[in-house]
Amino acid sequence: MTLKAVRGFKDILPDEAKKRQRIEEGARRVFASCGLEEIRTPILEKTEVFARGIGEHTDIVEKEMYTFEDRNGELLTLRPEATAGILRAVIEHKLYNKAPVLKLFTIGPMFRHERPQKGRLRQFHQLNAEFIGSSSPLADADCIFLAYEIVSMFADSEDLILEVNSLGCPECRPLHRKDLVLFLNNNRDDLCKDCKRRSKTNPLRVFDCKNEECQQVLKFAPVMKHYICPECASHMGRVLDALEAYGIPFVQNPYLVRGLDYYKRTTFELKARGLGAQSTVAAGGRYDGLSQLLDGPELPGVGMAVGVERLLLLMKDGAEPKRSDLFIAALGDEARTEALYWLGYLRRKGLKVEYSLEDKSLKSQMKQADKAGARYCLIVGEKEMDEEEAILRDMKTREQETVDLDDLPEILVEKLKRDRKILEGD
RNA sequence: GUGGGCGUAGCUCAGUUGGUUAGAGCGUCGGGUUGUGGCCCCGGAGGCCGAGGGUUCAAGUCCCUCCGCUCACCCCA
Repeated sequence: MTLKAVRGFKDILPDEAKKRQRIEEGARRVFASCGLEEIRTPILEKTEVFARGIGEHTDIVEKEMYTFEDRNGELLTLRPEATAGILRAVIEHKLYNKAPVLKLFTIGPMFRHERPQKGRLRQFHQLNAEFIGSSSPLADADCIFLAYEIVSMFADSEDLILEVNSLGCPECRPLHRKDLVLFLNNNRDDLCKDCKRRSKTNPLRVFDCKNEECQQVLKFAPVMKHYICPECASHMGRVLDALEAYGIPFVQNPYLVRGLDYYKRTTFELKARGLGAQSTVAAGGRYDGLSQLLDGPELPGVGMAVGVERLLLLMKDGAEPKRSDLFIAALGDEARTEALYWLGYLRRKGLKVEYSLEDKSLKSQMKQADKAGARYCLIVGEKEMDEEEAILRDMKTREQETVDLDDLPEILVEKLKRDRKILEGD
């Protein structure tokens, strides 16, 4: 077989690239409207950044990272998520001294060695936002606002469900965890194999179990709600109030858990119908304390990520038709040379002008003009060259007129201006 | 890592109980006015039928192995 792209890595072909551009442009508008600035960090980081940031015992770090030694024997990793790298950059450049609160976004590829399936690739792309330096619940709400706004630009809001939860803090979370582990151990015999394993590795995950019997048992399990400290409770309350004020519908899900160790307090997932098993299109949460894990100062933070591929899955397809202002059909070498002059001239004026790279018959050039979605077609042959004129054809009305070559720019600009208001600066 | 489904032109797919030169639609290119697009008509190019092995006089069709894609578990955006 011929060479193929690596498993889980996909080529983004022109039609899809167009959709992604729309997503990115939309996201940038929303980010800007909330006052975020762009940051771009390297795709490659020292493995340590993720091992310490995300947590040694998470699935991501234990078995999903693209990690390798470079030629100097240094352990490097293709970023599996954005937050750890951004925080590393913030700490390294002491950005936190520039402003009390940093509002940053980034857009780019992430890498995780998982088994590909619907909505899950090994190279995937995220729209990422981070509020660093604020412990205000309003920052949490703004993050959720961003996720919700961006996703609902492209997806039917009927299909969206926002789930919110608080994981508590280092004060109250351990109490719940301890009791939960105790409970799970006492009911060990009634749990499925996976839950037995989970109760050791990541006890909160048992709540995700789809097994009926496990769910029966879990009905009586200790719930975080009863352990949450007053500070965390009030924080959560203020986040929810802010969401109400923003007019964003949500449900509370006390069992919502995150896969990364660094999350504290607020956590959320925006789920969508129609995505299959990977139903989360955006997610995020608060990560106070992550900075210290990376040797930084105490810096509270909250962030979110939108999965671009999953958003793509939610978008109605329907490629927009091609459009261009003019197609120049030239016949003969002399006419071609003349065409190049006009091509350069009109393109520099900002018009979209196309022509045939190959020496083709007029008929086939006309077909090409049609496919290019040309509004007008300029026909220049030997006859026209001799008279220093050309035929300008309106592709919509099929009307043609003979124009003097020197008048061509004015005539075209006039016509196109009338058509649409494309050419302000002219 | 584990399981299910599927691999036939660029794309979507037909291919009868194994039987001779493997088909269609769309797309692509050309022709129907030796200088005029869309619709229509005609024609061309394009397939080691995922790869390797086996059964058979005969394999796209049956069997085995591998590879790939896909969905799900797991996990997550």
